Amino acid sequence: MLRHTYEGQDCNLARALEIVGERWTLLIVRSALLGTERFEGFLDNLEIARNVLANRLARLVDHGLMERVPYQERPLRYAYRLTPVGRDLTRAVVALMQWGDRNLSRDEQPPRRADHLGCDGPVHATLCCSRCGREVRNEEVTVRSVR
Amino acid sequence: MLRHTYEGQDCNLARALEIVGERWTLLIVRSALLGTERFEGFLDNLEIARNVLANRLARLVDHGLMERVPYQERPLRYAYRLTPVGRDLTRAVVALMQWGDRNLSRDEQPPRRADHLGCDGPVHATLCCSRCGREVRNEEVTVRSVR
DNA sequence: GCTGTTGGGTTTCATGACGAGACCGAGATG
DNA sequence: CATCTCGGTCTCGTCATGAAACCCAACAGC
Repeated sequence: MLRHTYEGQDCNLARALEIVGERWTLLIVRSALLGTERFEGFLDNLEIARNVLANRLARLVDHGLMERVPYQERPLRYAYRLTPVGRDLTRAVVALMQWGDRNLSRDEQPPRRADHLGCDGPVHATLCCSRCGREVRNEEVTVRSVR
Repeated sequence: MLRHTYEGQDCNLARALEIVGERWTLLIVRSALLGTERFEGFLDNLEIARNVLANRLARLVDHGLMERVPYQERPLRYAYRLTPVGRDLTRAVVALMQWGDRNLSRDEQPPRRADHLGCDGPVHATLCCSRCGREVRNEEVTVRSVR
């Protein structure tokens, strides 16, 4: 939980970051996108403290990005699965990951890729103009306040 | 500065988050995309503490996302401008902001929009398949480890 | 020449989130 | 009956954060 909220902002980036901007949260989402479902699973592939993981998962469930479903009774055990809201972060996660690929990578081959199911081609994050339908480069975009 | 790095991860999302995942950093980038350039400017439109802002700007400059350029001598004053590396975060910022628009917004009209310069249509973040060229929905994408 | 203001910071200090590691409890396994 | 697995909670030290005070150089006004 963040100490001070961004609530004065009237900005959905700020609101998004209140949930997803905490340390570890986006890595948990990425792990879930890769298929991890269980508490110990997340512990194994992120080097996160157990208490922090418990806290983040609870917050993700509270905000509706994940759901906690029993995957067995006796002993009762839970899996954490992304909801459609959580899965909707794919664009943002891929965009950020590929920014890292382009600008921070030490080696040529990025360690993780997003692929198109079926066609199996590599997927990349882009900006697209809803009017003219074209792919838009960074320099061709402005961010504006509407209000 | 984060206390514990994500370095065991071999993941460019993790590396990206070490720079851009700190509290405030992405909001500073958004503010810069909206045109803010000066220290007092960032102070005005984010409710951030001065020391934290100084720290974040220094880190952004260190990592090459922003540059500190004098905009006047006598008295010497500096502006902070996004470099191409910083501007390359546009995709990710827009993706996250629009995730917020879709999933967290209280009102219909999102407070900020990305627009296509020239054509002036609204821009949205998408995933695009490099092979078949089509726009890819969230459910049609898998993230995979290559190594 | 004194006072105040503007811009861009640094210093000081408290507080609370984070991280490590121990502990816990229910059921399975040997 | 002891031990292991899974999914947590508890305790405690430490460090990043946030608020506020302070600093300094260059003016501007009187």
